[in-house]
Amino acid sequence: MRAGERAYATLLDEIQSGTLSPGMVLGEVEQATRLGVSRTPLREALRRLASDGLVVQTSPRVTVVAGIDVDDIRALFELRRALETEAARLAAARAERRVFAALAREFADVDTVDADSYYSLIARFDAAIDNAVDNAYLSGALRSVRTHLVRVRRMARDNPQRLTASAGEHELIARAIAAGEPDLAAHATHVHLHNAVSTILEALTEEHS
Amino acid sequence: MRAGERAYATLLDEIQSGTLSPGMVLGEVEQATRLGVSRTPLREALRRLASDGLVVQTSPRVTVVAGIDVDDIRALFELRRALETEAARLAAARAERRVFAALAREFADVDTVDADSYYSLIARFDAAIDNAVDNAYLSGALRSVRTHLVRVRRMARDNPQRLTASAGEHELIARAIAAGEPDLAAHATHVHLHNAVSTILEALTEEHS
DNA sequence: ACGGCGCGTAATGTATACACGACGGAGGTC
DNA sequence: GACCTCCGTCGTGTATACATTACGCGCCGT
Repeated sequence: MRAGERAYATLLDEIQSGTLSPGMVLGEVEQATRLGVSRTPLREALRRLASDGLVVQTSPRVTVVAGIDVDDIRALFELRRALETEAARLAAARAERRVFAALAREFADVDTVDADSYYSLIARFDAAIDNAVDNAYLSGALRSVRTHLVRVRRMARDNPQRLTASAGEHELIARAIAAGEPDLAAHATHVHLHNAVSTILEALTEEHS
Repeated sequence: MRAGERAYATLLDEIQSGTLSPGMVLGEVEQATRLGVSRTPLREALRRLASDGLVVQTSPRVTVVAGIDVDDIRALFELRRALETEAARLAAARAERRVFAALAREFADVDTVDADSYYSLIARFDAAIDNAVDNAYLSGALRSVRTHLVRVRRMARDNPQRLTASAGEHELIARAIAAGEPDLAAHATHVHLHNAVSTILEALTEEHS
């Protein structure tokens, strides 16, 4: 793998996992040394992260890890709602029904509260949507949203009962897509995202108090 | 201005204007020499263009200007519809009414068929939407769509009567936002985009025959 | 004659050297 | 004593030199 790719992947993971916290300064020389690459590929990694919106240049000389506040989360979910409701609508019109029928069954069978395996199921669901929608522009926009979403999920660790509810909501969405009902798929997605962001914002305001 | 920025801006303009046509190979050394910068900033420019989707790496060694076909246009407009209907909806809830009332009047007053000045009005309308929506994530996604849209507009030069119709559609959208009617703004945007993409696709299929 | 392997070349990936600009500290002056 | 200015230093922007890798061509073997 190329050095620039490695540096990007490493920094991305560290930012998403919180190892590098918001506000932390990322100097070229410092990070290049730490990651064992030279400044050229590291610069490439930093620029990619900046265009992703995960780091920001606060001054012409200093790049810091971007923070996420409540307003960012609201804004992110506005975009996510626009993209995912449309994606669900298109998927309902185009998807192979069996794929989503199978996914609906998997969501119905979720009983463990293991967040990691649940998120991995979500990832497969997202991939199935991307595949069904078959739209590179839309998938690209969704990829960007999901990149940020990882950090949001980390900030507000979902509670087990929210995960259970989420599984039920996803089951409905998957069933709607499998049944070829665009409106239902879109509206179920809207509802799901409303519930998700409400839970997250509640968890955060609690935490602050 | 930084060399990498200049190189990016120049290449972006040349790709959007068609000076660099789809399929054209962009070698690092060749382009660096032509643009009078060294390979390092040029590589940065190429990577940004690649992440924008304006160039693609066909093999590990050759970067070419991306093409746009009819399916791409359909896909682009699906994303555009998702983003702009939501943006119009949010703008209707948030915008300063006077701004959009003034824009509605400008659209009503359009009578010249000068495409350049019309597109400049569109650009101000887009900026007003971005400003009203106040959502960096959504604006970022829209910026990407608009980048590609420039090329699509060039491919299918709008005819004067379509521009007149477009002005009317925009007037309605602006009035809906000024009136604070989210549903009307969203649906009028949906209609506008439907008409826009239909015209473009018709123009292209004619051209091919 | 066709296919595979190996070498040469060319282009990209990476490292480093150089240059410019900005920030901070210290010294001088008012 | 405080403020302004100048110089030093650090960090990034760019260029270039070096390493690496992939592709093509030719040769050899089958």
